[in-house]
Amino acid sequence: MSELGDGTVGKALDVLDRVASFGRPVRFSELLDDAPYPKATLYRFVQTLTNQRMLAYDADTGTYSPGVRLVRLAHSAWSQSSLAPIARPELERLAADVGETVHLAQLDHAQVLYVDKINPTRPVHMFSDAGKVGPAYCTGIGKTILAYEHPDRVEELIAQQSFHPFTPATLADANSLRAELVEIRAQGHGFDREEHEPSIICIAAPILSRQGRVLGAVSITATTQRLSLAALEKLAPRLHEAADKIGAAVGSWRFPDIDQRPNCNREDRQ
Amino acid sequence: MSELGDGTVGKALDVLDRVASFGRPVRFSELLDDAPYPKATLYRFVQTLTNQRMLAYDADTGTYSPGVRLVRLAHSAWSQSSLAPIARPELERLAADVGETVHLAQLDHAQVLYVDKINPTRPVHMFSDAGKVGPAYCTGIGKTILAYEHPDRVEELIAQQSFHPFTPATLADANSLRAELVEIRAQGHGFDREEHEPSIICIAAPILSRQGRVLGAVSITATTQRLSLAALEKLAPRLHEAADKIGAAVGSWRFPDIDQRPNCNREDRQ
DNA sequence: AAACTTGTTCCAATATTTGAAACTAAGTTT
DNA sequence: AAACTTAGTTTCAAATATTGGAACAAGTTT
Repeated sequence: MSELGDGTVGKALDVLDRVASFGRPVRFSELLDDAPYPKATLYRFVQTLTNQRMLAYDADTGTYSPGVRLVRLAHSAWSQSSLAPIARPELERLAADVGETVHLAQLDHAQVLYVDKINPTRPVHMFSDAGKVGPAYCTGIGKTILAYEHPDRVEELIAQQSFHPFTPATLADANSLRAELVEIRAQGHGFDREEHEPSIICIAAPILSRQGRVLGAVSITATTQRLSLAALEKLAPRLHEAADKIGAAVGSWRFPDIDQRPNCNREDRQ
Repeated sequence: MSELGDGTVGKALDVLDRVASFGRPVRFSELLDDAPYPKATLYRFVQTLTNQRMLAYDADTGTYSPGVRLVRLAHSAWSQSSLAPIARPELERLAADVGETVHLAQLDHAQVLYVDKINPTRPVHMFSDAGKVGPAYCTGIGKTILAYEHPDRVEELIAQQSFHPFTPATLADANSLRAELVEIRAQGHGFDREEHEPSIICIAAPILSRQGRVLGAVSITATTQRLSLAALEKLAPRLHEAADKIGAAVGSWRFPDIDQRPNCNREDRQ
């Protein structure tokens, strides 16, 4: 799950990942079954993480869940390291123009990490949408980012894909994926042809930095009931416009200045 | 900043907190000035954290920011450990009924951590709203949670408040705060009387578990231009109704069942 | 009441962390 | 251009924390 070999810290974070990936409060013994650590060792990790509020312990049920300290840290991560704050205005315009759901995602650990989403009809559900992860090899965003990654990196990333066949259309192996990546580079954007979920299709365009590094991707998602792939393709110019503007905004934004020093308390209303 | 004394892991997380609290990309040397670790030690921590994607390193500027792995972990934390997913429907009804901004927050490390927010007029900005922290001693939510905390805990928490005078109305010391907490318990809800920001007022009610433990608080926020404290007080019954319903929902929700095992990949659309 | 299951504590062997100091690589000043 | 900063990286023996087998509770089931 997590890159090991970073000593105690790496192992502790691995334990944290394991708890998070359960998706529900988990007992010590369940964790012990999965994790490659001796009982006493795992016990100490869980204690330390709980003490650090990276895990929350529910005494009533004897279960652990990811702790709220993570929410607070993620706020910083989202606003500083993700494309989301910069991309927001452009995403809103795009969503309004095309009238379909728009996603913004980056790559994290060979998976697609959604950092923002705008649905022109339904209200957005904060963390329940951002922070989600999905497979890279069978989503429009994932494949598009892969297509523009540095060649050295791509093979590494491909090796980490599971190629689980979610639908009949899911790409089955590394070679089909490689072929698709060539095609995506040729046309400048990628599609999801119901490869991850039946009836869900999308078109995605890469967000490139000034130096040409791929930072993430934007996508327009629709259902087959509402739109065809051909109809999505017609939105490509508008999608590219948005992606390019976001790329440009990132470039010109870095860096506002040697702004104020870290002050005692953040300005927050309530 | 962070509870130390958890060995290497605790120190590494402390470094992570320090980076996050800068609120902007930070250089190694800036970190070194602030942090109580020798250069080599801090260097290794930063390397490890970057390697673990808990920090992101920007080679162009030589700066570190909180990493996107946190966003992913926070998604789990938010959906499992926070009140937000359970409280959402009730918050939406409350916001619609009163037509003012509604906040949901919990206590984290003696500070108020906002986990959800609903603004009936403007769209909500995902992580930019959730994950924010604020002082406990001068916000309606903060004081209300303190008022219902276990007496043993309260003194600890009070000792951790900074009593920075944000406005003329900010409570100045522990004693004024203690007096206020008594009053809040007596009337069942707390107010923010422009104590944190001029012209921002609010009323907050505690969310109590079945066992009577305080889990968090809900608040209705307004500006003095739009509403008076007296007007806010008139909303108290509706606010309490919402808070009580959330408390009840938490109690009856735990726990759905011994649901399915952790599966290979989360279901996610794109 | 014996046999499990689950969680917690002990402690000596072991591996990791520690941090002063040395070093490299740029950038500045004299 | 030599001397002097400043920022970041590496080294290594000493100090320290981690490790994990095993023993110990405490509660459940047979």
